[in-house]
Amino acid sequence: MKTPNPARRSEQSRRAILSAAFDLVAESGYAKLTIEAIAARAGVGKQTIYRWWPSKGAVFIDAFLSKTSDEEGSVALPDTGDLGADLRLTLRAVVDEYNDPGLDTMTRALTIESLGDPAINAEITTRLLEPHLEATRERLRSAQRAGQVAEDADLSVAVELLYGPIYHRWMLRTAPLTHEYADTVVGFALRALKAA
Amino acid sequence: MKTPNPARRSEQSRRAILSAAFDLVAESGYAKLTIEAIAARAGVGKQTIYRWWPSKGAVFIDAFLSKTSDEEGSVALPDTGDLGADLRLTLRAVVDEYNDPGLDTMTRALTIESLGDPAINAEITTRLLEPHLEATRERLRSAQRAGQVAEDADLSVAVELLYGPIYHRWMLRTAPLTHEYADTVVGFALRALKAA
Amino acid sequence: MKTPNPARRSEQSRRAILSAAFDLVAESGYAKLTIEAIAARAGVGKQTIYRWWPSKGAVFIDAFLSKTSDEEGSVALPDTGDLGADLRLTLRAVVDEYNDPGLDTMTRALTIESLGDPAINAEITTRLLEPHLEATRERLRSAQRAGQVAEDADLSVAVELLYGPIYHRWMLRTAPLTHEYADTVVGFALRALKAA
Amino acid sequence: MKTPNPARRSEQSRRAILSAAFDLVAESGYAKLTIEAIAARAGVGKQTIYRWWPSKGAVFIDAFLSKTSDEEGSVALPDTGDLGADLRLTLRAVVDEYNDPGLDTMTRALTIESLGDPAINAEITTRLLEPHLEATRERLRSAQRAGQVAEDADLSVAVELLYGPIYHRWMLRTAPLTHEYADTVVGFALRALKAA
DNA sequence: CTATAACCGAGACGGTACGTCGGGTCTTTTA
DNA sequence: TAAAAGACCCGACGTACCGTCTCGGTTATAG
Repeated sequence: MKTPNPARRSEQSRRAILSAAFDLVAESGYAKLTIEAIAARAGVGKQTIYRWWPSKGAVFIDAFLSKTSDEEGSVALPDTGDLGADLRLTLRAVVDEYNDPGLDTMTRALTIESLGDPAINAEITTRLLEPHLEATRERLRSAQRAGQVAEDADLSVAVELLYGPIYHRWMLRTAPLTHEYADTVVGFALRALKAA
Repeated sequence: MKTPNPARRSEQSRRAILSAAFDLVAESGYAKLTIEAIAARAGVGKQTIYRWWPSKGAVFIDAFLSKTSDEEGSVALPDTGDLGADLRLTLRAVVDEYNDPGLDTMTRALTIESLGDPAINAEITTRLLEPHLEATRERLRSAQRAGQVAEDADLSVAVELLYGPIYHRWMLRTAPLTHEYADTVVGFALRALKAA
Repeated sequence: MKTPNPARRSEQSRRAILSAAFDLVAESGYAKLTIEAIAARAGVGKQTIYRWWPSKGAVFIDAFLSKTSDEEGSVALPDTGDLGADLRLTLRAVVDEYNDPGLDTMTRALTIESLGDPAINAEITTRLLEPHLEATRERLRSAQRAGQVAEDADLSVAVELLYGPIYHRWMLRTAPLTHEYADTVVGFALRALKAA
Repeated sequence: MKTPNPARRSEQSRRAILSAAFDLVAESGYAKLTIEAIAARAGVGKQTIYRWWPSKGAVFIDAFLSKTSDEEGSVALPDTGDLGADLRLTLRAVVDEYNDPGLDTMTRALTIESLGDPAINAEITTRLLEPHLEATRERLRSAQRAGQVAEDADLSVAVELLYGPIYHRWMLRTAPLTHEYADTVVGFALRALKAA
């Protein structure tokens, strides 16, 4: 087993590969993504891909993450003091993201990869999902301090009360995801969480 | 376009194909499932598969459904009058199913197929998911009549309040699925839904 | 190891493959011959080649043999009674063949294959070379009966006395192959073989 | 086009490369020889090989020649006055060389290279073959002076009368190469060449 | 009670993509 | 500034499956 020397890695090729992978998925969907197509589009030898990534899934995840890492960091929820308003704003934004055809394609591709490999799942969860959940938890903690949320409420479950229904509806396509739906979910959650 | 005559279809081959598909997924995972392997294992010509199914995903779904169709029908929730107890019982059972390694593998395979093709998604949703959701809705309706649930509560959202968090946690593997978790979810849901 | 069923073999593909292989060698030389190019030129899947031949060398030999098998059979030497004249005619013809650029390319390609694999060497020797040697031996036997060749002469060596020098000069390119050269070789051979 | 400065060439690397090339052919045959393997075995960068040799064939030829150049020079045939005895001795030695498995492998490898490239062929012929032919011609010239060989005999052809049959039999593997065979060839040649 | 059409097992076919090997070039670091 | 190291682009390798297409052979209605 040869372990290549990262110091000699071509930054230009790396970028071209990630770009190509991302664009190809956007154009034709993840199911039709092939290593050969990535290499061809990137103007790169296949070996250069195999040298640095174990699978096309890994390439795509890197591609996705490097596209989104720019906006990372600013995941804090608004905190106006009005918990309901803040959550409605947040969940409406989430709904909008799920409804964006481009993001929808990408997220479903990511999900397929996650399903097949727990390691990839952990990677994605840690880097993409967890920050958002933590930000939401933080907002709820703030509300807890303000006495708007029961002191003994399990906030890890609370965030799932908010995102779970939306995720369920998006994944299983049981019904359209609308702003009204987001509002309804927030309404239920507030009643479930509010101090007695 | 040839439309084969279902009357002449070999029941023996059909069964062998579904059996082979199911077993192969159980043994090596859905990602490694191939039409050729199914045909070989079933002692069947490839054409016989292509004649009756449009894709390997369709074969697998049929295989899965025919395995589970035996227990179908009895999807009604218990109705003891104690809504909380009935829901806890139900959600604990759901959690147990998700924790079963065999079912976990199969359900994730099914999910991969759903993600790639909305038609398959619809099929699965209609045949597997919807009956359970409807049964749950029916139990909530009964509770509504008994005044335990607010009259104006949207029951379609209500069921997602119950199943969404569990689904979210199972899919994204953010934390273990336990009976306590099921109980907590039910607790939140009851508070959210109860009549004012 | 799967042994394919020759009864189902596509005669059309077989011919297209042999034709393509032959033409490609004629155009670009044996060193540049690839299985992929043969498949592409023949309009055939690579697997169809790998199914029926173990290597590109084997394909090429088949191609060469099928091109030349038409004229096979008529390998008898002339027998006018004048041994010298008959041999001169024959060796001049051999020299002409070696001097033909197309045949030269093909024969050198064949030789490269022979050198690498004794099995291929045996195949080529038996099917192409041996008939000519035998025909020559037969002519010498006739001359022996006519008292023009020593009774105790070893005819197997005698034919090598005729073809060996020409082959040596062709292979090693030490000097041009001419009709005069052929005549000189025949002259020496006649003196070596003639009855005492 | 870079022309490297031979003065700065590393003699140690040169020797390691030739040694590696020679040994690799001895171990696995010429067909499996690769530049990468030579470089790895020699502990040398690939570029060092490409800098000084145009192809793997050139490397191998150099390797072969440097192995055999030690014994070069002493290519004169014995001249005891008995032409037959001297030639028999010489051709028996040639036969022994051809029968040596190590030399056989090397010589066939050399021949493959020669076939593909006339320039290499010329190089090999000039450096390895021609000296032997000339030595043999010289011995025949001596015999000519002694009246044992016809004055008008073409000695260039005469040597091919000796080596041609042996080369033919070795290359085409039509029959085993033995001392008796060498003697028979010499016998025929003497009759062909002797003064009238 | 055939005969004739369909499904069936088998598997060859033209293809696409795989993951690997090696070719020859180029760049970085060391001596 | 040659050499070692090795990443790079590229082309071909031989394999796995794809989905289509014949092949007999074996039912199972329809004349």
